[in-house]
Amino acid sequence: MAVSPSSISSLELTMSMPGFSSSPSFPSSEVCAVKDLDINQLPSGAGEEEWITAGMEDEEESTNGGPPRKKLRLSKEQSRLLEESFRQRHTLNPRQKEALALQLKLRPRQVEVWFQNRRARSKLKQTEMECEYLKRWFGSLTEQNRRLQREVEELRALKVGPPTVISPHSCEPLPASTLTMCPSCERVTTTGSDKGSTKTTTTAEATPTTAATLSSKVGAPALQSRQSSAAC
DNA sequence: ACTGCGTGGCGTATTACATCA
DNA sequence: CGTGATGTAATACGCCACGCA
Repeated sequence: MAVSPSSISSLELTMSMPGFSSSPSFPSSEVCAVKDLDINQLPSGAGEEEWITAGMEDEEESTNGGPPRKKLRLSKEQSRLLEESFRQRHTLNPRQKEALALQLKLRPRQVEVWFQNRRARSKLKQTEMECEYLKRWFGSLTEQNRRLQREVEELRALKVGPPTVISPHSCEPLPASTLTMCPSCERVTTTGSDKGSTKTTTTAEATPTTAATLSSKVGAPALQSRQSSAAC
């Protein structure tokens, strides 16, 4: 079960900046007026039903200091517009923020907070997906490791009665069946008793998709260098 | 050119509240 | 109806970049 990296990056929303055409130009005085609104003050024109008081009937300063914390539930339309805006860009410049706030009948601060939280959620989701992906990778590698271990055991079991084989390098006698591993490419090479026959297994060959996916996804420098030295 | 300061934006952790099973 | 889990708006705080004197 290979998870392609695209499935993760697909979470990344496009960051193209087509320009915020809907942003009107504000007179500076108007912008200031919006900016100076109190965070917990009801924006003019906002639907009263969208504001929920936190069980404190007193909307003014509470006795323990600080105003009662109200929590706004964004309407579906507001959420939809914010999401749409977030798809276009993950951050807003002040003008875009103002425009969006005006459009949504929210305070700029609320729009800003929404984008902050949205970015955080997005990142969290991506992290979770990556975590899931790495878990699967780990499972796949574990399974692969198990298989290779079994293979090694099997090959070791084949090692019966060692007739002498002359090493081509050192010209010295070698056991007929030996397992060697190339340090650079980690190919496991067995020289069996049937002279000249070799069996080679590489991790990359075992699960090509996984290896390719991993190296591209996680960077996996070790894997990449391993594959590049496949000429060995 | 360097430095200190104020400001604004952002990321992150946390809190507080609403909603639902 | 009370309660715990979950989602999310809002807050707090620290860091960084930038402009300015």
